[in-house]
Amino acid sequence: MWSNHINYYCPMKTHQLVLAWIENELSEGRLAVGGRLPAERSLAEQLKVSRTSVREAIRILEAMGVVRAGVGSGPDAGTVVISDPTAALGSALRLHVATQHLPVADIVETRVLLESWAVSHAKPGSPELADASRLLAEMDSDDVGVDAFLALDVRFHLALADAAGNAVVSAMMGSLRESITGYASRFTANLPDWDATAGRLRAEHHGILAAVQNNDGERAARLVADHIEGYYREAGLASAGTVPLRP
Amino acid sequence: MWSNHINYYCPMKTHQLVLAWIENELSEGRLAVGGRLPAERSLAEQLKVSRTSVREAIRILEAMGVVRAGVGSGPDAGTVVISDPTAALGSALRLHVATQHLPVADIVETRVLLESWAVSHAKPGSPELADASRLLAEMDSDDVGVDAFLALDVRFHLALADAAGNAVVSAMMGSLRESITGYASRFTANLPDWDATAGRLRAEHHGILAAVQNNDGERAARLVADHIEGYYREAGLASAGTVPLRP
DNA sequence: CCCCTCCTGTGGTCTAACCACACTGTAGGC
DNA sequence: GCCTACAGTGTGGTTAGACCACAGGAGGGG
Repeated sequence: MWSNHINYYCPMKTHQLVLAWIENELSEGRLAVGGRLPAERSLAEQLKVSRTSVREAIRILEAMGVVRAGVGSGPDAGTVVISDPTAALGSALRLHVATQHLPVADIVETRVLLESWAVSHAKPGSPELADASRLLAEMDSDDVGVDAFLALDVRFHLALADAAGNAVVSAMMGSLRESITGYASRFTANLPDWDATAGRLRAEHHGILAAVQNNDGERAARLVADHIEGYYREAGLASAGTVPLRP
Repeated sequence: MWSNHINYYCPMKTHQLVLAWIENELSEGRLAVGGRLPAERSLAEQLKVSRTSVREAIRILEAMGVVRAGVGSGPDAGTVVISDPTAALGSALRLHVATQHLPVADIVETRVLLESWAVSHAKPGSPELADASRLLAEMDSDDVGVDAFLALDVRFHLALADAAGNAVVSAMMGSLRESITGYASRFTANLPDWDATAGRLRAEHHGILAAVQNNDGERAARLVADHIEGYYREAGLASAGTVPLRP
């Protein structure tokens, strides 16, 4: 690389150069969601770096949910720009939970904070609430197993969060859920009586949705906070709920 | 790679294998913050993959703020495990803001939400508040320029957020700030009278800190919301403050 | 005892090659 | 004329091997 031989001070690593170039293209609007990056080999030649460095940059973008790499040829192939902030935040949070520097209790607390804000700001007529209602109907069916119920539960809560119309809150909510998915099954294993819990959760879900649809944001926020904290408390997460939402 | 020749179904890319291995080592506690990863060449041999794939995985972890790579030898060299969730969330948010799929207004709104929660849960005697107080004193000095003032402002708000003691909220606050740092200078350029604004910001800061120290969380939350929304409104971000914190 | 030098091990970068994949156009058979 | 089979082309995925800059440590010479 020329910068190592000529420049006296070039602290930027090669792949960061590529990263900066791509980010600039995005900011300037020359690259937009749905668009395709130049091929790795072309980009390497264009930026005068090796394909290795280009690939490292693309790998980072892929991990951040900014691009999706597809082999082959045709419209779906190549590296195309997407926008999946949830993926980025989710894997980041999951990794830091693994390092045990992000307590699970803090994640739950943050989830309560974000979700109660979301329901208190949800627009009663929004299509996301219709989705939530549909999901609730599915969960009421008797033949859903534990795993299916939990999957629907996740989608229900995400639909609620989406109804507030704040993309950042939605992404953070999704990532928080994703980061503790691994703990969810452990939690349910601790439950003394799943059928009773499921029944209670169903009832609480209906109550929350009703409050949102009645435009009673304050009540919805209180219900959703109790709902989440109650669940984790029952499942044995010691510190959940020790900090009330509104002091 | 053997999986390409023998296995019929191996959708996991090679670098993800490395990623999974490292994440597992973290979860199991065999790797902890401050510890060092095996050298890239050793890890490649151990996992039966190429060094390139190991490097791609490490690059992702580096971008996520999970490790820090250092050349040379000695105690500070090698790839050591750190934990900087703010970096991960920050660059992710910044990139998605660049794709224009995360509106800046949503970021500001989320910041108001998180920060008003944080001040209403801050412990009056916490050391972070002492830091905040010190920063405030520095900002009161007459000889601070605009840039220095803004830098201190960032640290003041982060100190406030840290005082709530929730690592996730702190990390998210920091990342939100980082993701819109590029816009901050543009905002200040729009201000009609910087000296007047700075004076008002100073007064509001003191008011917020006093409320927190008096354990009046509700007042602190209201003040901080007004503080942030007022600033962005004055700087010309149209949609800031259109959604009140407490309906 | 100190300083200088060489050695070793680390990450950083590059090159060249091969693979699997999926579309695309064309040549062939019907 | 139509359809099928196949080689061609371009994409990302992976690997091996080489070289570089860097920083500490071990050894010798002063």
